[in-house]
Amino acid sequence: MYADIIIDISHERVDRPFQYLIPDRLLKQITVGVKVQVPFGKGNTLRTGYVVEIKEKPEFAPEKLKEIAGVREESVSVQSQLIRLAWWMRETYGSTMNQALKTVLPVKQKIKVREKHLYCCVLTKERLLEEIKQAAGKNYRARLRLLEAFAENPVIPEEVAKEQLQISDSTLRPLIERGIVEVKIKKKNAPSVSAGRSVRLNRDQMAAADRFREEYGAGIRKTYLLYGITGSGKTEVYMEMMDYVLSLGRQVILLIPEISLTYQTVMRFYRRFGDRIAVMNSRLSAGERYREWERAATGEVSVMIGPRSALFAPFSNLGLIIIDEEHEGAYKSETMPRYHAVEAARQRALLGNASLVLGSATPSLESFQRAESGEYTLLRLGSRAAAGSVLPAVEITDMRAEMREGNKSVFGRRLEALMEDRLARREQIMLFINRRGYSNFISCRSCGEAIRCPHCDVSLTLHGKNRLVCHYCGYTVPLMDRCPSCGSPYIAGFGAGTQKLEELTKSRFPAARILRMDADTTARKGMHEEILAAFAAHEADILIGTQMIVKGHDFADVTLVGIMAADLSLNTPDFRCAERTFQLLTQAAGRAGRGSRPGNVVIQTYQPEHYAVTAAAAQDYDEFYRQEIAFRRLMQYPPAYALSGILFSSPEEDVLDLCSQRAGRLIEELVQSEPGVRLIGPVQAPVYKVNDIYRKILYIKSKKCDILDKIRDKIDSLTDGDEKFRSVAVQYDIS
DNA sequence: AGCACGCCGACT
DNA sequence: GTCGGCGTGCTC
Repeated sequence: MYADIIIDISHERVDRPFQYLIPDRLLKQITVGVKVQVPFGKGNTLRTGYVVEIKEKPEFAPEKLKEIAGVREESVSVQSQLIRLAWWMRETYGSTMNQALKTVLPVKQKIKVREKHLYCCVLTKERLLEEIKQAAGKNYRARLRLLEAFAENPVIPEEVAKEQLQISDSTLRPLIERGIVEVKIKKKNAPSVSAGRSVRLNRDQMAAADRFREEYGAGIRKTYLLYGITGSGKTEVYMEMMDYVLSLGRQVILLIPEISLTYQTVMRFYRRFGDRIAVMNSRLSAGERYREWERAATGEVSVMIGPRSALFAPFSNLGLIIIDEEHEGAYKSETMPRYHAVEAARQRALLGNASLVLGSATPSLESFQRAESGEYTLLRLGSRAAAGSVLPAVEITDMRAEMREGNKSVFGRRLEALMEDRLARREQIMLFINRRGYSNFISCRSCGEAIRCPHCDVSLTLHGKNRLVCHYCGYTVPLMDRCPSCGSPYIAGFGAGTQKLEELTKSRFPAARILRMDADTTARKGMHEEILAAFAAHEADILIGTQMIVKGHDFADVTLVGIMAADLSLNTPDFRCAERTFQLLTQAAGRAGRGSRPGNVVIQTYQPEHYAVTAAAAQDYDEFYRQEIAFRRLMQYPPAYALSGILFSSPEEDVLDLCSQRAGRLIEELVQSEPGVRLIGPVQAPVYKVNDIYRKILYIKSKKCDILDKIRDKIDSLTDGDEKFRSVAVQYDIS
């Protein structure tokens, strides 16, 4: 037997597996993740390494192989745990061990040792604002952030300032020179930002936190589903749980969807836990990422906050993993291994004897079903946390009726009336539309053809007045004046996107100040925060945006939310579209009435009777769940059934056809004896062609998911065994 | 990262 | 003639 081993040397040049012979006497002890001693290099010096894979056949000249010298069986190290997690990912998601290892262990990086600084404010809030106004001039983004930062916390660690606030030295320098802001060099172990006290909890929050503490204290480790309606204060409950686990000397990982990893969120945790926390985000460079990773490994911090990759923080005594907004699609990785953070977190919690808490106002069907079956423990928060804040009144407008009665505007009469009212009262409005761009696609009225991207099998989207853009590959062409397939001059756009809505709103409410937020207006770094800060500062009356405006931001003065076309996401060819629509509508509706004034929500739709719409309007998750789970069972979709997709892709269409057909037949043979397994396809992928590569999918529905292993072996031997299929790439996707 | 091999200057 | 400078290059 042979073992692939990675050597524990801090350098990227040797950050790859080396193969060794396993001597008979060690056969029993050697498994994936075990720490071993191996002779390495010219001098055969003994070095520590980790077994990452075990093989029956050597993959290197056998005469050059050395033997493993011995096993170092100390306490199970984090490294071992993470390597075992990588192994589990390989098994579950069908990636290579290399891909799995790369996601779990960061590439070792040379790190420049940098002195840590703290920014220190020495003036009052009012005085500081005045000074910053002069120093920052018209740069209101920096102004606002600095003010908020110092007002809330007179001492900020440099990494927070740089990464979350994006304060540049040039803004800060004039303030430093005049003695308004001090920069201190942080000494090792100096307690600089101290932890704050806890806030008062309401009854539901207390009950949830108590239950967790009680069970955790009794040594019970399990998965909890913290289900709390929008605004019910899940974050405070997380903090109580974190506090408790930290007090036992164990560490905590908090996963947050990238989009809600804002300065405000981070600052809340800083205020409570001081500088015991490290923050990961996608803006960090490889080196900075590695530095955060090291801070976790050395015990400098005990809380890691970040998007799904933060799950792999190397805490040696991990006690708790929390996943906020557990239903978010962002927790599913789009690159190999295509792991789901919730599943991977369960595995990591299992390996490290930690508990897992999943939080959401709109739990995924998977999680809620597990809570119902008793696999997870359900913790409910039933009322809004802020004093005096109540759920908004939600109304549904049937846009078909509006049309019949002669209203051709995008605004239903009810929404229009409410908007006028709010503008008159100087209260704020959010308009939510689930589509970006000026209009969604351009088609020919003569031949009916939509104008498509020549590289990807999707229609192009009109941006601005005369630019067509492909949302998959970025291909851009000017808008033509004749249909490319039949030459007719009658081509036109359908539907309304954010840009179009902005125009219509401007012409209907000319006096209103409008901000638009979507993927286009936030392309530049930091724009996201800038727009939100401007809206929070009442620099606009109406905020128009896509789903990014509904994620977790509290605007106390927003008393009206309009959802322009609730059913746009209801008709996508995907079995989860009702779930996504319900989540989006519920979250959007939850934006209204966060402060003391009651809010209104108007949902405009062409399908007013659909249960995703009615249940969201009633803020009734249980009713939605009841209907949706029945649909999933009937149609044999997850979570009732396991669904696996095998995606074949190749630039050669005929090779792809042959390969996917043959794979289909192989699987058919394999599953004939298995009851309750159904094979669908191969069919063209929803987007058949991307970047000139064709894609076909085979779907397998089954009661259990363990047949996937056998299938994977068969497919691997098919694609590896035949020279013809060289160009075919295979990806597995389980849902 | 470590350690060897390797081809040029001042020393027992 | 040899000891040693650290410049490439490999490590199962």
